[in-house]
Amino acid sequence: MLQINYLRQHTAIVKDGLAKKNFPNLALVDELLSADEAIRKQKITTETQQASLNSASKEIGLLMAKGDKDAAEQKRAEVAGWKDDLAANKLALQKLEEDFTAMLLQLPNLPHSSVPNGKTPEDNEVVREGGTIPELMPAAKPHWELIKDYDLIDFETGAKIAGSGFPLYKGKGAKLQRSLIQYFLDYNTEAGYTEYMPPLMVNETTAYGTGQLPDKEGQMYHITADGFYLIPTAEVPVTNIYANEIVKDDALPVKMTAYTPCFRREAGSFGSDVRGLNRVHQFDKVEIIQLVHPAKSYEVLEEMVNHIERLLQFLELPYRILRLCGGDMSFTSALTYDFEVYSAAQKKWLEVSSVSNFENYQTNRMKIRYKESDGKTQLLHSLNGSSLALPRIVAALLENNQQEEFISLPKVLHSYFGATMLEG
RNA sequence: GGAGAGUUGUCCGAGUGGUUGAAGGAGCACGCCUGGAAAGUGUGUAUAUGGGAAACUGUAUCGAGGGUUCGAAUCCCUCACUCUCCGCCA
Repeated sequence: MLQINYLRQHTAIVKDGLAKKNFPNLALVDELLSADEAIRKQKITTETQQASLNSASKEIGLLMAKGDKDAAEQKRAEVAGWKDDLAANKLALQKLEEDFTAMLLQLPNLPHSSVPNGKTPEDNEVVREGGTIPELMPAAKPHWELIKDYDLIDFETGAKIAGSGFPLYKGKGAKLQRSLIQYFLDYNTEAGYTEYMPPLMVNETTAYGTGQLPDKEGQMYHITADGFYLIPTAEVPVTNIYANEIVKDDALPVKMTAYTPCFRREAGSFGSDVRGLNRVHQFDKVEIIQLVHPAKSYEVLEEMVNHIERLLQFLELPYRILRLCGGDMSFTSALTYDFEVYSAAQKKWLEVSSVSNFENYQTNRMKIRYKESDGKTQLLHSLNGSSLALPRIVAALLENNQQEEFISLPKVLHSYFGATMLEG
């Protein structure tokens, strides 16, 4: 969440930023500022009262120690009357603070200056493209047909076991998943990321920390009996590893990677883009996450973009990198690059990775800090990116590499998969 | 699931109602000592937030949240977590 000090000092910048993100309720900023004012006033009243109560209590203690019972008794009688008033003030303060926090949580992160103006995906800016779009044979098929032909995934049985959108990977289809996960993790750890295997369920506090709560409950599966949420991405448990910590200098930058299944309800999504692997409720993803010094976060963002770009090059997939416009960015992000690969049989671009700098929006919620050389504690910046989400990568690999009798695989996967191609 | 024991600062650890934000030790930082280092020795060393130009100072925090009290790390309640034993189990 945003920091109130920043709102106080840079009100105009905040409003401009919110406008760029198409935030509709700019008046909220002024409401917040006056609520903040009211809190501080109330605090002074309440704490002054508390201070006199505290010092009176101390006096009573001293009188008792001296054995002056009468004086202590007299003081106690005097002080007892203060309590109701103080309690009322405390309650009022608490209410003010709760309302304030609820409002502050409604404000999204501010966009970086390089974020393009715009409202819809059409306004995103193509930063660069790479790879070559293959010329497919006339009889080329979309991946959901190839999946059937080569018996890689059984969607029907997955639906029988759980529901639609829960793929049942099978045989070489399952092995391909495992090979990709293994390759991605190796690629990340070689670049200095530490591998984690986190819990796949998180509690409410953790979901709140990365910004899934409040507000996005509907997108996560909720285990109501125990109060857990199934993770929608490894970002949630892994970023929270450092929640409420002051990270030591020599631990920076923190570079973490994790493979996890991701669970998404995708409530309300419909239409043609849900076919095959394009949109599912459970999918595999390898994530990279960094916690870095604020001065370095944009440099690190570029480094992460390059890291993922190389991965797509190794996979020999045609890709493009987009800088998302203000209206298409996520609530918590300050700058996001999306990676899309071209799925040659569907003839469309599929999002396979999203790399974002959250600056201190997440770390402010989680209180992930470091100590400045002058001894002051400051918030770190958090970043993350998918490297990569599997389903659409698989879709593109299958479609783009299909031949009459087989589907070839990129060289990097040969040793992991134990073969150079998929055969029917 | 049942029974019991715990949770205190960076770490260890004392503390069962009154100057306790918290003894003592370790660690760390700075200084003294030393040719240099070690040892020794002195000082300092939590977080958040309000007020203040600053010096400084108020408030809160001893797993979390409530309660009793003039006053709670200490008493009561609820919850979470850790450990031990039993049960169940991959």
